[in-house]
Amino acid sequence: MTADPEAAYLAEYDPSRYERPSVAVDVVLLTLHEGGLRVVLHRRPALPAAGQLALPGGFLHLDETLLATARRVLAEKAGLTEELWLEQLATFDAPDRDRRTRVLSVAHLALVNWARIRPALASAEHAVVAARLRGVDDAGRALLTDEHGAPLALAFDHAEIVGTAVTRVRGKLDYAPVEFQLLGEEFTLRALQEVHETILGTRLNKDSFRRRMLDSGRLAATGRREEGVGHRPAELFRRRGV
Amino acid sequence: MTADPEAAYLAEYDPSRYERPSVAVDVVLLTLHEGGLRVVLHRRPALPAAGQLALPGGFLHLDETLLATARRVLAEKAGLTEELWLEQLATFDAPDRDRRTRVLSVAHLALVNWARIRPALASAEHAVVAARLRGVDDAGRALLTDEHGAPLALAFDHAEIVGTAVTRVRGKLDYAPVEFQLLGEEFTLRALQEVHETILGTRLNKDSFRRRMLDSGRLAATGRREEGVGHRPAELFRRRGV
DNA sequence: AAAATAGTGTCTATGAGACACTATAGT
DNA sequence: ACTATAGTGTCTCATAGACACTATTTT
Repeated sequence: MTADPEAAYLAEYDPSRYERPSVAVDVVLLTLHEGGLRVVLHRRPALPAAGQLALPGGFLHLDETLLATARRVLAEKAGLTEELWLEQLATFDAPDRDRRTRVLSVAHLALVNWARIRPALASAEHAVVAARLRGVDDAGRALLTDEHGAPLALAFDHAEIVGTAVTRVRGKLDYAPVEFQLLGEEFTLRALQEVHETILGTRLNKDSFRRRMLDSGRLAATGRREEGVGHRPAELFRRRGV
Repeated sequence: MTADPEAAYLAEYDPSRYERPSVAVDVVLLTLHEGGLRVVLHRRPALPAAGQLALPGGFLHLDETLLATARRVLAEKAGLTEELWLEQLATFDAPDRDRRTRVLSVAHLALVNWARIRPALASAEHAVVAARLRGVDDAGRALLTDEHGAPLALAFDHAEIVGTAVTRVRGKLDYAPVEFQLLGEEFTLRALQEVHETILGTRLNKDSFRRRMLDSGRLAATGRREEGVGHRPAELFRRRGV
């Protein structure tokens, strides 16, 4: 036995005396496909909200970090076992956001090159779709459509979570090199510009974009060029310094 | 009875079947005093970590939003009942960050003018201090000292939380008008510049700072001037719009 | 050769830093 | 009158947009 009051207190501490919320992790996985931003969703196979589209998500286990939960739900709900770039986004806490009980969601943001996840998405066992992201409305909710432009509704407050993710990515673009997560190893300056334009939803000036990127020191020229493009081929670049 | 499977599922849902973490809210309240950035701390009166300095914090109640919890802990732990500017910062989840049990902390950031909280801090019943913020180390932890420059240690992972808060405020400065929370209703351009310099920890160019601020449209001239300053008095401005 | 995009060079507009100069308070 | 800071005007430099022009590939 010890006379340390801190140790004695810890030994007697009973967390069940206090009310605790459930804590979930939802992942907004963004990618680029056919010139547009996409978000990976799955159709919920079970209650609650069965049959509705939702973000891959699941409850935190007590021996897991939030990032580990995020990686686990991507594997379980979307079949994605790739090592993806992931960061915490925000915690959503509206008391009525889940009808079961009080559930906080610590939303995470992930970015990935389409080619890296296409095989996993194609295997239909998880009923996963990559919905088109059409923008963010005045209330901060994402506007999503299917392949034909028909609006898609999301379960829970997931449209709000996706909206927050899009806003975050746009803001990060000019101080963090997030765009490289969406590209392959090698890319042309035009492809890099198209990534920026797609994320921002605006057109950028070609000349100053070239200068900014080349002057930034974040690009390393490979000396090789793209092939088979019907016009003068552009030089291929890699991200410099990981 | 209803045949709706969703309603039946919800009626039978038992959250206690799943393990849940405790969820706390910690508030990083920053202010400016004597030319330096300060963070409001209190000395913990009870176990765990009794006697150590910590952020005002407390457990989320299930009928509360996170912001409501943040306001409540500021009142309970620091005696601050003022209506403060508050926003969510990030959720801290290291499994060993609290020795009692798994505790997630949804940290919040608050900014306030020193004059608004000085009276509450002066009433010593909450053992509250405004520690000097000396910067952020390479690991992202805040460096704090007392009035005499002696380093202060914080309980739990609170130095990391404060470090994250400082980094966030610095980043917000050039796209959100956070600096006005730290000033009184009326202020001179010099005072505004000193707020920016204190937050950023750097010196700014006077001429271009003036131009930037006046051109930004965020300032409204009052036509009045400061008084009793021993030199030409500067014009007083207010924040425009809101 | 035509079409299409890559890539270079240069002019211009804008914003930041530097600095000189004038203005106005207290002492 | 002196000191200290407010505030204005202007020059220079760096960066972004605009545009003309050359280069290199496929068809």
